[in-house]
Amino acid sequence: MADVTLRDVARASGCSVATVSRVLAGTRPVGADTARRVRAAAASLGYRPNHAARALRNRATGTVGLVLPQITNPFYPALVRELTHALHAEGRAVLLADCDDDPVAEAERIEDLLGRRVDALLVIPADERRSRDAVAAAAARVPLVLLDRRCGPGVADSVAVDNAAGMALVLEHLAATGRRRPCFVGAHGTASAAAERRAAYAAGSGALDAAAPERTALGDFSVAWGRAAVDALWEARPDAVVCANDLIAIGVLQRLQELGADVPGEVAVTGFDDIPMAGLAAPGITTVRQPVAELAAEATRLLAHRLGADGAGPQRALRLAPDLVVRGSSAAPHVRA
Amino acid sequence: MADVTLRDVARASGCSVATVSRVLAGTRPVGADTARRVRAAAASLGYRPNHAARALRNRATGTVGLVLPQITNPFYPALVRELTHALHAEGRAVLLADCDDDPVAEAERIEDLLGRRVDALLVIPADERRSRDAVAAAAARVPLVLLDRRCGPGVADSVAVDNAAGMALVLEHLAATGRRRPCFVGAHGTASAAAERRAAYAAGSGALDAAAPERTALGDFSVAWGRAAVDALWEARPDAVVCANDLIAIGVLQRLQELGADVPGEVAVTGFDDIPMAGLAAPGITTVRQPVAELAAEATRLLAHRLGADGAGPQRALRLAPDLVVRGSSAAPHVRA
DNA sequence: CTGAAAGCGCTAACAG
DNA sequence: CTGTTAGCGCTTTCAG
Repeated sequence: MADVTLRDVARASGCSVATVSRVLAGTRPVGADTARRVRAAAASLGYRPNHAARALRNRATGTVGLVLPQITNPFYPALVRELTHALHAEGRAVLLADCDDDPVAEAERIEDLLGRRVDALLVIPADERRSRDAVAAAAARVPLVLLDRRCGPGVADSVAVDNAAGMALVLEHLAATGRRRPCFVGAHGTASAAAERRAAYAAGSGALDAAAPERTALGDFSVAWGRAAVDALWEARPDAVVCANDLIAIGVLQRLQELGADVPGEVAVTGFDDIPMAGLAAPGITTVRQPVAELAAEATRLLAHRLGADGAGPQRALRLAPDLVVRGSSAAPHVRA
Repeated sequence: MADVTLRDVARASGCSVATVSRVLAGTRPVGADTARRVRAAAASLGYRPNHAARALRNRATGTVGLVLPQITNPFYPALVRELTHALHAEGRAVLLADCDDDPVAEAERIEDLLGRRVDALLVIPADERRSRDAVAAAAARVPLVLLDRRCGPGVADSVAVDNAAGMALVLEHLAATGRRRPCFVGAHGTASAAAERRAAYAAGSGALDAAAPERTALGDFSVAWGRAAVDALWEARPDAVVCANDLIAIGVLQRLQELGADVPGEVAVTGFDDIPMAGLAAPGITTVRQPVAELAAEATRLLAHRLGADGAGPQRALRLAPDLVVRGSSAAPHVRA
């Protein structure tokens, strides 16, 4: 089943390859009658354009690379879904690269994608600092948008959730439902999710209780750390545990329940991201829902802009406001009592 | 920053493009001295081969398409991770397509990938029946391996977990820990996960209790169904609820706990797949762990074989045996009593 | 409006 | 061992 080429279609429709190309690409006006003949011939032969040839000629592959730290991070599948859908809708294909949280592997994957002539790159950097060089080098060669995380200022366009706004929503909600002794279980590091959420808690929790900003424990973004943090913080008897992400919150909730604490009667627990597990815990975990579809839409819009004719312009850093999803883990204490 | 081509390297190293090509591709013997000069020139100019040109010439893009129903299905991220790693290790790139569980979208994505001249396709079909035509058509054009699910006999090579073996492990474990009144919460449909697990329960549970095969409720693979099923089955007071996947098991566990049942003291709960949430439930859910890394390795091996020189041979259907992961949800009753 | 022809960057005969 | 040459399939001047 030899592939059908433009020449075959040209022969079958009795005109030149140039004409066929013009008809099929709609590049230039073509006689209505010729056009019909060409289309008929193409259809009957089952012609399919060869993207490789097109890419060579046009210097554009219609492909974007999506580089992410770990597809198994439960927050990413939803993002990947929205991104691929948005890009497919524009006729682009997505080359996926998982880096296993390793900046070295990340640099290799980015190199490979550039070699494959992706038109643009969407990157969720693995590490705030160690991803920087590879990302900056790539951004010098193709349009690049940073997603979810950044890697230092001035590297590339970026789109992410407004972590401060999200944390503020949590604190407001806790205040409104009568909590007065919050504590925070966060993560070390300078990545935006860690640093910004930490800072927002520090800035906002003082309104509930002057000592609240100090009731903070830092570890990593894991269930195990959430469990461990409870053992450090519970003796201070907080009435709310604000967690930097949902995995931590799941660990916190589990450990509190093991210790016999009443959630939410005695203590509320909140997360961040709204991964699927957050809704499945019992009670469901109140959390900050990232606007995943919008993040994806904005990222692709930014890319499309950079790929367009007037793609110049200053670097952009976009922050999208999240929503609060209230579930059982933070139900007002008196409702339950 | 004009791209550096073979010609530039040839000029810089004082030899022909053919020679440069041979050095860089290692296709044919080349003088050691020339080779060194070429490599030096390539490095200093920052030469990067143009994959599009190569693809056009070689009629191979070094790319495989990965088509899956829903990346947000919690079992797939781990599989995608292993697949991309395995393929990257062979120097291939992965074009990802998410179909949103829609066979029509799936057919479109497959068409697009074929147009982009993927060398091969890895497909997790969305629907046993309605995916069949598109998959069969694609399989006629490029090597194609079906993963996790099949879509009718004789369509293409396939790799999947041995569902019957997994279910047998569960039943053996329940028998060994003294359970005698199991019931089954499964899913309708003819997809392998649904049908084979259902059949294996029907075949194996009779050994525990002659009436066991009849204590079966069928819905879909969701948490909501798991919850609903409990309301239908609990009055029969089974001492074990065997679920067709982990999502169902999570729903079952939640609902049982809400009804005040003691898990595992009074009733055991088991799942299938070992998605991350299974380990995070409280108690952890005993489940059948799919050999994800091996599934990915076998699938890529099969593809590599088909892409190789001697890629002919009969169609292959490979079944991999899973492991049982015992967690708290099925701890022996007397241990707890 | 249409055709002829020149490549995009690379590889593989085919000669030397 | 190395250079010359002819395309892979497509788009795009440039003529007509």
